[in-house]
Amino acid sequence: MQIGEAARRAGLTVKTVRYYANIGMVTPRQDAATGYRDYGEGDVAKLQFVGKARKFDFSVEECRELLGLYEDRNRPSREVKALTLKKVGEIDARLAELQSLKDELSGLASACDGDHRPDCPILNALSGG
Amino acid sequence: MQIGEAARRAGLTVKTVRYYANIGMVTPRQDAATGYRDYGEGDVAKLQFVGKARKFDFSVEECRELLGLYEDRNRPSREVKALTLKKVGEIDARLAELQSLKDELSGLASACDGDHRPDCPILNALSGG
DNA sequence: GTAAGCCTTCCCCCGGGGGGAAGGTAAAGG
DNA sequence: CCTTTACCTTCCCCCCGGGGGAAGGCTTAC
Repeated sequence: MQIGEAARRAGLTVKTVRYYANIGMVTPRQDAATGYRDYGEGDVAKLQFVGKARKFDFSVEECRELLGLYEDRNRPSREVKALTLKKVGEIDARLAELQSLKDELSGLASACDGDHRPDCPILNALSGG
Repeated sequence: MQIGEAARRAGLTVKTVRYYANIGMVTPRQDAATGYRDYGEGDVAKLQFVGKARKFDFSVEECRELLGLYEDRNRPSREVKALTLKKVGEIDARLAELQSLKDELSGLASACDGDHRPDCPILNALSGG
């Protein structure tokens, strides 16, 4: 099938699918007559797989790695689990960072009157030592 | 003072400080003789202010806005508070998103044996409908 | 004289594509 | 048969927030 239908079936944009072909992530056959990319069912499955992994916050490089494991029917599940746990750890770190950021900011916001007067603890905090 | 010392005192890199000058965020005077950027105390204060606001996850554009409020000695604190609360809301949304991502991923990871066998619920989830 | 340490502008790089131009192709409608 | 529409292709520039480094100019110190 052509790239448009493959993209629709994978829930991705044509641009994205073409990008994945360019970086060698999901490489379809090429129609000799038209020069168009020619996607098969397996390609669509891979595109869907990558689309979901991206939603799970895996980077394109990590998707490439997961895709390699996905295609290797004999890979040990250990490797997939390790990659997943690493990602969970990263998400945890980012969660902690965002949480402390939020705490500081909401502390400042609640200390600020938020009226017409110019005095503002938020700006004082940003400008002070 | 020259850009190097201004950067050191603000805790930023020279590249970053030059970038802020280029985008019109913190614009120093220019030494007529050498053509070098010439930073004053006020400029350093602004650079420090921006540096802290960036750490609080404000975008460069938001920093520009905050800086405008910071320089306006008569601004109402209301505006600063509104910007801060908007940012807190964005952080909240991102926190929820990351949390649900983490839940899904750790659920998958705990369902995966993680041994030498190829069966893996994680990959199944990524490839399945 | 020359080496070190400043400074300047200039251009390419990252991720992950989006937007759109210019040009080829195929099918359907009038 | 001609035109419109809907595909497809490659190509290049754009976003953010700078980082890396080249090429070149200026002092200052040894």
